[in-house]
Amino acid sequence: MTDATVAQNLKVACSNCNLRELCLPVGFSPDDIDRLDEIVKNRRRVKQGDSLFNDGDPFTSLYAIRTGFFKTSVTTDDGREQVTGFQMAGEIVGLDGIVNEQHSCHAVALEDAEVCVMPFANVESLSREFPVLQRNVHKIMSREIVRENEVMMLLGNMRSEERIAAFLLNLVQRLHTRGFSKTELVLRMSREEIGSYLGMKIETVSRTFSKFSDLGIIEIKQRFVHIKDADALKKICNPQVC
Amino acid sequence: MTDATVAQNLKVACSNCNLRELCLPVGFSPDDIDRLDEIVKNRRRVKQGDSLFNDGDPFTSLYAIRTGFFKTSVTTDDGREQVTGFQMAGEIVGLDGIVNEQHSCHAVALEDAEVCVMPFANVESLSREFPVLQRNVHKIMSREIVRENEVMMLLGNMRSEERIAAFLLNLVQRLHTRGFSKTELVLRMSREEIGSYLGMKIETVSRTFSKFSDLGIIEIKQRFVHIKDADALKKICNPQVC
DNA sequence: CGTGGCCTTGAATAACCTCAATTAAGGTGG
DNA sequence: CCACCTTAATTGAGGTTATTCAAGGCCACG
Repeated sequence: MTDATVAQNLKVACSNCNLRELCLPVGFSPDDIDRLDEIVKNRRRVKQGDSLFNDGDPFTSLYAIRTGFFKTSVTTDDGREQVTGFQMAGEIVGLDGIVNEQHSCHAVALEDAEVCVMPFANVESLSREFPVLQRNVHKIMSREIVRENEVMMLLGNMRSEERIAAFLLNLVQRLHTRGFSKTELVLRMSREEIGSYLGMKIETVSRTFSKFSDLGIIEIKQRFVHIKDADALKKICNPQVC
Repeated sequence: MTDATVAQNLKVACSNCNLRELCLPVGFSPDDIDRLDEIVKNRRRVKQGDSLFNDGDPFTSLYAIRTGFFKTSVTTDDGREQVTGFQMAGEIVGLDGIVNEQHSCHAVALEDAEVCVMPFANVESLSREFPVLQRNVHKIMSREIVRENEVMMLLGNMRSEERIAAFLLNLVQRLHTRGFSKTELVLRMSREEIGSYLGMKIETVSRTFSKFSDLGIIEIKQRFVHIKDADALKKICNPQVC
């Protein structure tokens, strides 16, 4: 269950990156694939708890996560934090910075992480050259918009049990795509961060986990979760099926 | 307060569109500006209550709103609707469709509307040719991501009075950008749609409006709103100032 | 072995929702 | 033009959900 399987020794090159199919387009011609390596300037390590970027930082680059786990969040003037997402290997952060040429959210590593730094100027110039890359960039941004639409549904329409169920299913599904278990996961974030993301207080998060545990739907011990009855979780998300 | 001032007789051409500075990049060279007109294939009228596109429709185009007012929404399997945004002249809808080549939300006209149909293939090919247009497309998508981050803050962290206050300020600010009043507006959406967007029930929306009215912050008669004390609304959004 | 951070649990409270009744507005047909 | 009908919005009373406040437990770490 560690990410050690993903973290391997690789030079800074997309062409032989094991995450390429997650963060870059498929169908690149063999002749052009070397050009793709220009997109990444360098790698950057971020220690657990450190920021990749902060609200207000000038925007220069997008970041592709190689290893580790991030949260992004926005903050109000009066200090309230809203976690806007959790990102794992193969996902892209930093898109918020494009519009005003400065970031409007924070990105913090929830475990030691490594990212590929992609200067946005490189992304744009290569995109003009390679339509398949251009399309990929557009898809990544569109995917983020669609994801946020789903979160709005979660926050606006669902009750706390539905939110937690949807959250767990989403996490485990994404981990499964990356070769991890379909039924077991380790939460990289605190209850507080889960609550912030899902619009609930830490106590409500805890109570909901306990309830699912009592019902035999999950086993939970600290940050380790075993999903014993995924169908039950799905039913909680889609109550009309009952 | 009608949109008649905005709706004028114009041929299908961005180069002389009075909304150009809202939806297209500035700084286009005079030589190239005619090429820009290629981006719009045609115009399309959408009657009040009709869909511009539906969840599941194949994605072909982005739409720039010329006149009228739209809502976008997503729906769960069990029929719950979450309004994800309200869009007015100069704003772009359809970005959700890029990632899966089909739309994942509905766009419905809340009043008779006209949109410029921009086939996405045109957008992409012209973007490769004109970096300033490419940058503009990226900014539009990034802006939408940032906007949704703000909505997540609204839904996840704010109480109902704050949501309504933020909603009114946001609407009137956008209308003001378009030459309308800073203090008066007509709500194009029902209480139900406001509630769906803000994650509250219709009764709570209504009560909150009534409360603001009783406090002398706004005057409200059906869908007409007069903001009498914008500072009070701002204070409600940012309680730390008190 | 003690300390601090994170998590859990309980009881009381507040916010919002549900249900129900009433009022207001807009549209239709006589 | 008015009466009627339908839909939208408001208001009240009571219930539910989630929050707040408070106490205690569990680990990890020095």
